[in-house]
Amino acid sequence: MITSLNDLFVRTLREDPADAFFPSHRWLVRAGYIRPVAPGIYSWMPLGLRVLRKIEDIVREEFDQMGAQEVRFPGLLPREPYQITGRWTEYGDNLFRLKDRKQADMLLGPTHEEMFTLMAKDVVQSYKDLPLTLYQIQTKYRDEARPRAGLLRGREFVMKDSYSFDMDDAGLRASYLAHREAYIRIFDRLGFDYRIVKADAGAMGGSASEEFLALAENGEDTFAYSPGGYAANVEAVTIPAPEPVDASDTPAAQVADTPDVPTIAALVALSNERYPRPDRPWEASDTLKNVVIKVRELDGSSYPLVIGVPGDREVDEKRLEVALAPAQFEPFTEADFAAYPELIPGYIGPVRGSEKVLGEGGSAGVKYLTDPRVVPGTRWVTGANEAGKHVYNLVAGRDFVSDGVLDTAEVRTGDPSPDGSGPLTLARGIEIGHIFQLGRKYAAALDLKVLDQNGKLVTVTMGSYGLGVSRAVAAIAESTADDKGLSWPREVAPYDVLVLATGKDQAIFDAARTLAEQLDAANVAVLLDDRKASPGVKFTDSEVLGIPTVVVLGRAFAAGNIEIRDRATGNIREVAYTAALSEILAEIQH
RNA sequence: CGGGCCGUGGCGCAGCUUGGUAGCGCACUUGACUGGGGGUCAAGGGGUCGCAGGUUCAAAUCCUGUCGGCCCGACCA
Repeated sequence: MITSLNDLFVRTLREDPADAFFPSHRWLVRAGYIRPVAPGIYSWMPLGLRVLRKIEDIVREEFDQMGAQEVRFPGLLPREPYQITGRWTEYGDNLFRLKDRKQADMLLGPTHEEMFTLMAKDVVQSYKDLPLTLYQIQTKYRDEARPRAGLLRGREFVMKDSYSFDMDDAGLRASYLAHREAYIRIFDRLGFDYRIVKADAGAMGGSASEEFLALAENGEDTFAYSPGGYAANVEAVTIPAPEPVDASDTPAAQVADTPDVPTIAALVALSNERYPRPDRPWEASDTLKNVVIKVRELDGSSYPLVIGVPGDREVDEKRLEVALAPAQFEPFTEADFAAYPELIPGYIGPVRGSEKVLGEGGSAGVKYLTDPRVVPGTRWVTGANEAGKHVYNLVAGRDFVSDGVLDTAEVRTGDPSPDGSGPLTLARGIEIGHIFQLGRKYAAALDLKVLDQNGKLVTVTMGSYGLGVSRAVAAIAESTADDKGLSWPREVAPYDVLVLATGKDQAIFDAARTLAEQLDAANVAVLLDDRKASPGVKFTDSEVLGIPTVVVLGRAFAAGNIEIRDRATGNIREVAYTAALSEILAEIQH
């Protein structure tokens, strides 16, 4: 049966929803594809659901093709498996927790490594059962601190998650590569402009991992790439440490008065005024900025940490989060400063005169980690741990030693790349896929072992692979929507063709319906707009809805012609009604 | 966790300062006109003003509490 816009359960909105800032969010709501239910939680309406399903089907096709088998787990899960792997605790506030009537702890699954591992354990007995890849397309729950941007970061979302099980590392690599290829095919079919970047494994654990980022100016993830092909999420960028510097000529460290310099800029200005360098002016990068934070361990305990970074750089919170994981960090409050009188805001440094303050054995008893750029021999201007005083010519290795390296300073365009091929460039993207070589973390924790050819028990090695299906809907919308509305690529469009009748001539409406029926018979997903509405409303709606091909029967019909419009390009061509069917079929072939 | 802003028909908003019959635009219904870019006119339907308590003859409006939403921040030494 032909679906008419008269009957379709949809209502386009004339105005933007007040809380939507991202194009994908705005248009998906305005075009009646989704509706907000609660922050980060959306309902799917018929058009949206059709797009979601099409993406699911593409994922299924490619996964079935690669030999993966589809299963389905519940979203509602018991605590125990997650307790065993530690993630009941590690996931923290991001985990939706609830109790059943017997007061047993339950959770809504954020991802299913544990459950897949346990299912494999029930079935897999020996090497003959491996390799094995299982997948599901299912709703996930994560209680995000700040859901936003509609479907791009929700608290409930649809994800394809899959898991590979192998006997050894070589097998894992093969499974990982097979997934990588499948992802490439899927994202190519979905029409994404994307990059594969090195990623941090985060709370998932394991070693190698890569992210698939759809290029998007307002994407949440920033990645860096080099001319030589290196590409990594900024969270995973490792800064190459410079060579140590010969400091034998550097004068002795000297404490100097620097009153009222709450910022690095003020410190640099004052230094150039009062203590000019003979060779060149002082710059922010000559200073060593010491940032205090409070590290919160999983067990709830906390300790202060000072991070020394070049003064022209900020500590990147995301990089810090990743570097400290699974521990978290909090700002150092006034009360915290009160508990550590050695730490004077604005004047913190590793030493006071010749006396060690930070680091192991320091008088403040505070752990001190420094940026990789703080190599032996580098000289710095930094706080002297005394109000109104900084110390000059403080040389790393000679005058102070930190407790270790912490690479958390912001990454910038122009920074040297780890592969040595030239400067890094930064760009942004939306994470649409993430693949991990997990290794044996979950198999070991949950005791997934199989017999090898020699009859010996071997712990299985696993990979875990996520693909955001509902996020992909938004990410596609994000990159294809224009100022008129959505504009779907054919592969995912809810309908292939919208047949639109204008005017009041019943013959036109009859012809439109006939054409729609012919298209339907030719297996084309067709939507008919035969509403008794003004043409402006219909044209506008056709653009808001984003159906790739719009066929208009109206003015030109008197001469026996129809229009075929391409939503994406705006191209319009007129063809004879008698040739309409074949012309449209030809149009939607490519 | 802190700060700011906001909760009024399905959507977007005004009204609150100065308490007195709850409004506007869109959407929706009916009719007429119109019929290639959200058209015009007329008549309609639809709201416990987030929730609870208080002040008052009277509360969307003032007070207290509470719940929820949006944005920003969290160190920059």
